[in-house]
Formats: sequence, structure tokens, C-alpha cells
Amino acid sequence: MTRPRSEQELRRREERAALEAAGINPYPYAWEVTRRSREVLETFDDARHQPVDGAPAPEPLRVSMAGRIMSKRIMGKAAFFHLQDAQGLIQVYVRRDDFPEGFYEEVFRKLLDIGDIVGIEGFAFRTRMGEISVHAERLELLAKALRPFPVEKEADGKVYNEITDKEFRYRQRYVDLVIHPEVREVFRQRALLVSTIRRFLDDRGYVEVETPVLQPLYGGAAARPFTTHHNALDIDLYLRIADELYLKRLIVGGFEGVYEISKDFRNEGLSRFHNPEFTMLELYVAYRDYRWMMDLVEEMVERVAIALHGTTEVVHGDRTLSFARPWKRIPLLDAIREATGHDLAGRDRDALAGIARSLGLEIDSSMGAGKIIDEIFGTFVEPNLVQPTFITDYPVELSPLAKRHRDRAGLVERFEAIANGKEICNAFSELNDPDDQRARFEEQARLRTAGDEEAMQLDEDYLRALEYGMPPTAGLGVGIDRLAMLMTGQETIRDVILFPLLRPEVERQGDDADVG
RNA sequence: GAUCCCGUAGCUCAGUUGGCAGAGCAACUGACUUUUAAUCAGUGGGUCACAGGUUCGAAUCCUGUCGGGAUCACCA
Repeated sequence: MTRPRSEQELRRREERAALEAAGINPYPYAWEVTRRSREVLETFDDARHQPVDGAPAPEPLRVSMAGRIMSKRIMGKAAFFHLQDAQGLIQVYVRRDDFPEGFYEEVFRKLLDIGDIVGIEGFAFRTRMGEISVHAERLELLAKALRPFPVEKEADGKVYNEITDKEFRYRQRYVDLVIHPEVREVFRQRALLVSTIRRFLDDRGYVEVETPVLQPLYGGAAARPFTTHHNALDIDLYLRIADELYLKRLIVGGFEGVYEISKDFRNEGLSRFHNPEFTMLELYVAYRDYRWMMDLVEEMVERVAIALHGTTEVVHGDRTLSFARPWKRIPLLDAIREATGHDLAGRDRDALAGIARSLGLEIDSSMGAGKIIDEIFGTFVEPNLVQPTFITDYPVELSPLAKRHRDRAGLVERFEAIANGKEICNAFSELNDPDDQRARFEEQARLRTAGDEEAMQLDEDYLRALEYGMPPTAGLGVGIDRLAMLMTGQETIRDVILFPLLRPEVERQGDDADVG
């Protein structure tokens, strides 16, 4: 089934045919780029580069550039257009009399459109209106655009005809990126965030590794997995929900610091904080505990803020977050006591349920003590933690892979860092007692049979690894997408993921079985 | 998965009580050799998301479907 082509698409195809008839290849092979736009704008020096009364400049700034035509203003025998390259926009000036006979009228004016990709060669100058521009003496089509681009215009800081259709922008991200420089910038910042973290960890000698995405058992987190099938072995496999158990096997194996930055997959709903595939950093360091890991997280995140913004202060909406060290540290139960006036220490499950109900929460019989504490925290504490804060020492039943607290019964040595009301990382002193780990897995199995689909599976091979001995270890998980949202001021995860999951387009609306 | 809102030209949007489908940008023709939301004159462009229904008559009212957004629930 084919989608009928619009008038404008048909016309562009006719133009392509006309170009070919004129001996012009609409898709040539290469173009020598000597300068990009921002570079030219920054390099231009009126004293040396500006032509005087039609005579060449003392030292002409000659450039060869390439990019996409973003606007076209034709004034008879001369014209201006804006060219967009990877660095931004630059205005180009063309005159009929600079080109071979007929080229300006028949090719430039009639056959080149907004969206076409061209190469230009010429010299930089400043126009009467003061805009640094390139006077093109050579102009070649490098790729014909067969679809019209949406055209946004801007004047006095106001944008006209701005593309607001989120679906259009996510489905055709390539168009979104062409039209919106600020979207490109978000993804450059995200890349800088990841490379900053990677350099930070590499500098400390931690080894970046890759562990299986396809796993016969899934573990390391509480979540529902995606299932797939391997034909040759005829077995079902799961897409990983976390890297944790494999990375800790590597600590058993003698690596003293390993990390992985990669996609995890969780078969759950979509929201502005959730995409089914998302990027996670996990780090494990031998002979360290969670207190040490808090220091490392502070330093790493502070460094990211400085790399992206040049300062530890990050503006997010109408809030300014300060990632300067040190961050506030407060035990979970203390934070709840401060926020609600209730001291939950030592309370049994039913007492906790009573307190939660008195606070207006709905509690059902399937919820254990840990879950109830988590609900209270998530409702009354977490949303109010705007500045980066470490919440420490979680109930043991919420943390089946974390080591018991050295001083406090019923708790584990675990922390989360919260900023802007959202978790940005989760870490603990790793449980390395294989018998305790087995008991925790068995408790998870009990929850699973009681109906908790997200309870962890018992992983015998992981227990076998622990039985060989794992050194004391500190572990960390950071949701990179969430951190990117925080650091780039985005309100939805879809704006920090280039191609977020959407329902597939149906063929009817859709584009495009091609008809020549 | 639940609730609410949205879907009209390539793009942004109007469309009154149910009565001929509209504007700006983009496109096309013409004028204009330093313009910049360029300007001026003219022209074309529609599966009103899709399928039914009510009606003399539906973009408009009703039902269903598809897609998107927001909120909620689960989770990081």
C-alpha cells in the first residue's frame, strides 16, 4: 500500500528529474569541507576579512562548507539563504553574475529547495545589516530532499510555526534534530555526561566490561523481564533487567573494580520517567563499602555538573540544584520521622500498616513491612528532597542483595541519592555471605509464590560464585537517562532518548512502500 | 491497564447553532543584485485520523477503532 504523495513531494521529484536531465547528479559523492559555521563566525575579523567598496578584502577568508538549506530569500538577481551544518547556521549570499550562464535562474532558483543539502565555496563578509555571511562563488547540490521540511521562523526571540506535535518529533526524530538545535544540544550534553563518567571511572583504574544481555535467569533488580527465544538451543532467554549479578561474579574472579554502561530492559509501563529500555551504569569496587561509595558518587556527579555547565549549580525548571560536595546524608527512618513525626524503628508489620493508614495511604495485605516503609518514604519524603541528598540504611526485606547493617538490626547498608524529588542512584555494601544470600533468595521465592511477580529468582550459579569467596565490595547503579534529565533540564525521559518506544505506525497512515 | 484531552493543507492553527473547507508559513508564477518572519502582486494545494450511525444535509452530533499527550498504577 502506498501513501499518495503531496503536491510538494511530486514537485520535488520533478525537480530531481530536471536536474538529472541537466546533467546534474542529485546525489554526488563528496565535498571538501574546510570550515564549519560557528568557526567562520568566530574567526571573521572585519579589519582583515571584510571587502572594501567591492574590492577584495586585505586577507579574504576563503571557505568551503556544506550543509542543509534552511531558508531562502530571493531578490531578483541575488539571494540569501541560511545553511545549517553541525555547528549551526550561517547565511550565504549568491549573485546571478557569479555563476555560469543560466545556473542561478534555472538551477538555484527553480530546482533547489529548503531542505536540500549543498556545498558552497566562497569568502566570508559582513552584510550591510551586519550579519557575517559567505559570498558563494560555487554552489553544488549534494543531496536532494524529496520531502518538504516544516519551516519554523524566528524574530525578536519569538518562534513562529513551531513544531509542537510530540508524535511527529519522536517518530521523525531526524526532522526534529534538523529543525531544533536545542534538541541536538541535549543529546550532545548527554554524550558528554556519559564520556565524563567513563573518563572518571577509567582514571581510577576500573575496568569497563560487557556482560550478557541474553540471560537464562534474570536478576539484580525487582522487575518484570522481556522474554525471547534462542532457536538453536531451543531455550527461552530473558533480556537483562540489571547487570549486577554478572559484575559481582567478576569481583569474585579477581577484578578489583569493574563497571558497565549499557541498556537494561524492563517489561513495564511507559511514563515520563520510564522507557522499557534504558541506560544504566553499574560499578563494583572491591574492599570498599557504601560509605566510601557515597564519596565517589558525590565527586562523580559534581564532575558531571561542571563538565556540562561549568559550575556545580544546575538550573532545572524554576529550581537551582547544587551538586557541590558534600551532600546531606540522612538515614531513611530519620527522614521519615522528620517528615511525618512517626518513628518507625522497631515497629512490626501491622503497626507500620496502621501508621501508614493514619497518614492516608492505602495498604493491602500483600504489602510487607519494607514495602510499607517504602510507600511512606515515597509519598512524604522523596518528592520534597530537592537538593541532592543521600538516604541511607534501608529495610533488609527491600534489599535482597545488600549486606546487613553493621550496627542496626533489620537494616542493610544501602543508600539512594535523591535530587529534584527523584532517585538518581542506588548503592550498597554488597552481600557476600553465600548462606545469607541463599536465605534472601529463598525469601524472594516465598514472595514470588505469594504473587509478587517482581521477586527475584534464585540464581544457583551466583551462589556458587559467592561460595568461592567475594571480597567486601561496594556496588552502585545509576540511571543514566534520569541523570541526563536532571542535568539537561528535561521533564520527560523521551527528551533524553533519541528514539523512545512508541506504538508502531500503522501501514495506512504510513509511509511508505516506495513507488519509484 | 484506568481516566481525561487531542487528531482539519507539507507545518502552525481557525472553523459560530449541523448549511459551499479557511488563514499564516511553506510551495508555484511574476517583480526586485546586501536580504533576514525579506517585501509586493497573483495561483494551486484537503481521505477534516479511520469505520459505522443519526440527519434533507456531518469537520461539527452519537458509537466503535487507531494514534498521540497528560494524570494515575508498576518500576529506575
